[in-house]
Amino acid sequence: MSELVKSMPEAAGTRGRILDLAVQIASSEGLEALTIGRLATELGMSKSGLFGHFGSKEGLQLATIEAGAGLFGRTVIDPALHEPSGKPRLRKLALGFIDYLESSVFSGGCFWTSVAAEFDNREGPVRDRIELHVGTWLNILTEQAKAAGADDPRQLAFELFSIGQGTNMQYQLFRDADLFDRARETVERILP
Amino acid sequence: MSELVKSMPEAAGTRGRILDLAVQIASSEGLEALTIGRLATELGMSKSGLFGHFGSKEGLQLATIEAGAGLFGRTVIDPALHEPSGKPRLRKLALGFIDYLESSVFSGGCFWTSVAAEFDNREGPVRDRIELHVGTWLNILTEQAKAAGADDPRQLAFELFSIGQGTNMQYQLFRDADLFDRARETVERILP
DNA sequence: ATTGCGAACGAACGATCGTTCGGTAATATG
DNA sequence: CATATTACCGAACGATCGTTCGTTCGCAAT
Repeated sequence: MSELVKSMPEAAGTRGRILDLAVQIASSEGLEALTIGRLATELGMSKSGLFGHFGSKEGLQLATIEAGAGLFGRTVIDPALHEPSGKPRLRKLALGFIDYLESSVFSGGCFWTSVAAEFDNREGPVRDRIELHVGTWLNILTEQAKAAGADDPRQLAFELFSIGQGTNMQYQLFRDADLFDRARETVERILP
Repeated sequence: MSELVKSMPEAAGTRGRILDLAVQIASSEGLEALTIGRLATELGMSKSGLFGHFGSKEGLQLATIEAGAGLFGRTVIDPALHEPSGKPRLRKLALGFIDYLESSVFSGGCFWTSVAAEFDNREGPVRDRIELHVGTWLNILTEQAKAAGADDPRQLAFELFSIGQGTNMQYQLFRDADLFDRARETVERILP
């Protein structure tokens, strides 16, 4: 791992504690396995007390997505903003993503992979938020690929994005730590 | 799409009809959304009648995975076996996978992506079967990369696998058909 | 001191989950 | 013809789901 990443969870308060757990469950078992009763039990509180913080199951799912987006942003994107725009920042984004997978910020691997696979064929606000956040990640990659002078920025972003997805799926299934170095090798090779 | 792919579903019989639907639901909403009551309703039969074919929910999930594996094999792997081992077969495998995504053999995109994301952090026979089938796919890619004379066959397989995963996730979320050509472009570039 | 409010609780609801059971009709086997 | 097997059904089960309700507690403002 190229650098120690501080991944502070959610802010304080009961709601924050709920979402810290929710985000881990969602990443490893999905947003439907994220049950109100289960959350309440594991946190030692009542279903109705927990429910009140979100108003509905969908409200809980949306809040979990925003919490996941916050943690992803603080872990992967924010550190890259300290690098100058262009190739250094793009490199930091791509390698930071691999570090994010390797350091298991989410116990279930990439948060977005889990929730997107579950909701990409449904409709409604949950799917919309997922699309927006993943779209933002992809847009940042594309912008920085452009700033880095890539011939086809969108193509480069596509490939960097894909390396991340492939690494995540293979690691989650096979637990082969060599994958992270393979991923870094590919990233270094395709950077402009 | 480089070729018309015949993707004959399951064999005849009630069990086959069940699994044809099960496989589509699993690919687009996951193996837990694959409910016995829902399947029975959509197929116009009773829960208990349907249940009898599989003995348990886990039995249904395992049967669905085998049915998905069969369809994947017939769609992606079998056609490539007509190409000579080495680069031609590897190329056919990689491009065939992209065709498989583009032609929506599974309504929810790549069958393995969906079920792996859902179960890769659990334990038990369902997870084991998924790992085995995806591992087989990866091994075939690695063997053919070796036969094609790649410097690092495992690395090439890793990259081809990743392109497929990235294409699937981006297409499922953004429905941008350009992605398939981007994927083919990358495949042609990294083949040895 | 009183009021108001947010947080949390326990109990209950209707719905759905996976599963079991007993029965019926059709088919195959002897 | 008798028998066993298979395919399917309807009814019911306990558990869990998301959700609603009324209540209680503690704290802050008036």
